[in-house]
Amino acid sequence: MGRVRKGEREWLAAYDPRAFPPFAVTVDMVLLTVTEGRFSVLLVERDTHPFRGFIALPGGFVQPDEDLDAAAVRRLELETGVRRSAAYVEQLGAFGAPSRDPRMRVVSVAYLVFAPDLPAPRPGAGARSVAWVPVDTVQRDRLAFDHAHVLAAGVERARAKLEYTPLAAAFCDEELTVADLRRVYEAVWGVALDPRNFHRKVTGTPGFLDPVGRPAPVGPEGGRPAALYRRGRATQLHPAMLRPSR
Amino acid sequence: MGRVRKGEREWLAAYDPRAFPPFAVTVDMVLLTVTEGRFSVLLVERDTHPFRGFIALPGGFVQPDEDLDAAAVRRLELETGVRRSAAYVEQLGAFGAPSRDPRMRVVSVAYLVFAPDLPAPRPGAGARSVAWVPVDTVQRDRLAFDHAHVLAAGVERARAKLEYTPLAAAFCDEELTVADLRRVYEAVWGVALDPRNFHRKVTGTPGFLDPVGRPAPVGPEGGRPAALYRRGRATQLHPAMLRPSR
DNA sequence: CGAATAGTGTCTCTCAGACAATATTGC
DNA sequence: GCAATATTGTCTGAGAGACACTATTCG
Repeated sequence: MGRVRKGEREWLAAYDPRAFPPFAVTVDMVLLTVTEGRFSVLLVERDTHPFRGFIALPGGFVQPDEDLDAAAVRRLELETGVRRSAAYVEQLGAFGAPSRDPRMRVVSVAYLVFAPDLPAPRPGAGARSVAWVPVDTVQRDRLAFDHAHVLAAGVERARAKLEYTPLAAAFCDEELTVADLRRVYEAVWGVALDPRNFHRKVTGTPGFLDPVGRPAPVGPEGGRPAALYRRGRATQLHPAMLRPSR
Repeated sequence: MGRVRKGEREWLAAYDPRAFPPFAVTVDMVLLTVTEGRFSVLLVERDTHPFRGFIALPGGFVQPDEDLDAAAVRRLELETGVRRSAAYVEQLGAFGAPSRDPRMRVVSVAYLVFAPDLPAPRPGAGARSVAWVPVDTVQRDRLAFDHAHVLAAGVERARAKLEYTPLAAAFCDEELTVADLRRVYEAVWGVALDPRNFHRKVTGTPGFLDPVGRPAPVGPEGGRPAALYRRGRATQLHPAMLRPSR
């Protein structure tokens, strides 16, 4: 495990790890995207006990020498094929009520992931099926463990993050239009935004979007082609993007 | 541990918990206050291995049937005598690098606590001494484990929380003046704020402060007595309190 | 041309920051 | 009165929301 400092070797030799109460540690992923205009979460149907037949957030046990973040990224790539670089990943928090897993004492470290629109992934080990489910249609009483609670925390955190960070672009492809970005805000917040004020706001906030200098192909509805942008280098939005009705 | 649903009893009987990699789980507290005008954190000097003689955040192992939040509150009351109701407590996150503890694999769940100005607490078990240390004078290379990292995350979270929540009042006594609150912002953010604009802002934000209708005793410097307030019921600030120079 | 989408300009209102002026205390 | 702190008022500039208007595409 860790580095041992001078003078501690003898003491460590006499140390018994079993003196500490044993826990299992898992990572669970709140993996969010916007697909077909819906703010959606990746859910699996469990094929093994406990909670067999229930739906759940993808996740699994952390290995003995594996960093928590690394375990999350490994699961992400394993279950969805999403590479870390193509998504935004941050820790959501630890969930560790004593009764959350019937098997034994488990602490789950939840991760929040923003991914661009992807083809539906194929089921991995322990899962019967896997699908993107719009967050407002999730049947909370069919969720395994305390995943309804974890999901609610992730959704609320995501909504708040869009206010003061430029992370909405993490739901889009590398090259995006202002309308792409606006549709992310509208899906995540569940509101309609004025396209004109939105345009002025995001193009006027330094570091939010960098122009590519090339127009996007015209969409199925026709209309003037939109300019393409890439994510800027800002990490915070100043001033913040305000969520209506608060 | 958890509730067992119908049809899972037989399967559980055959289940072997040792199949999962064992972890220890601890809670560590980033316990913050404002004392003598300084934004300060509670640190202990360790009297036991590992990191004997180093300074550390107060914390300890989570018991087998103890909820994470309950473990944090227990430690809080044990080490400082602060009651949960007198302080604000929220989870900061999980820290679990494989090398963070030389004894074994440990995941620490860190908690952030805002406490009002208190008399210096007495040392508890495993600690040689305990003291409030101004956060800008902490010697980071003398901190045990990854506590420099945890502390930095807590301090940054605290600074951000003051922007969009009324939690600055959690650093004050139950009855406080506008100047008390301003001194909290000034200490935590390390800036000087205009007393006049600050007054207009906090008294004009609904739910931030409720007037008590009684003046505070006059301070040592004289001057007009300030009105007393209590914390309002708002949980978010709209519009936010803006940190200067961003 | 009309329909649809993209993007700009203008007006108003709110609010933050600067700072003058007034109010209330102790000495 | 004088010093110190509290509280109110006034001005200005930035920015959000409402919405008219112009630009560019397809059919």
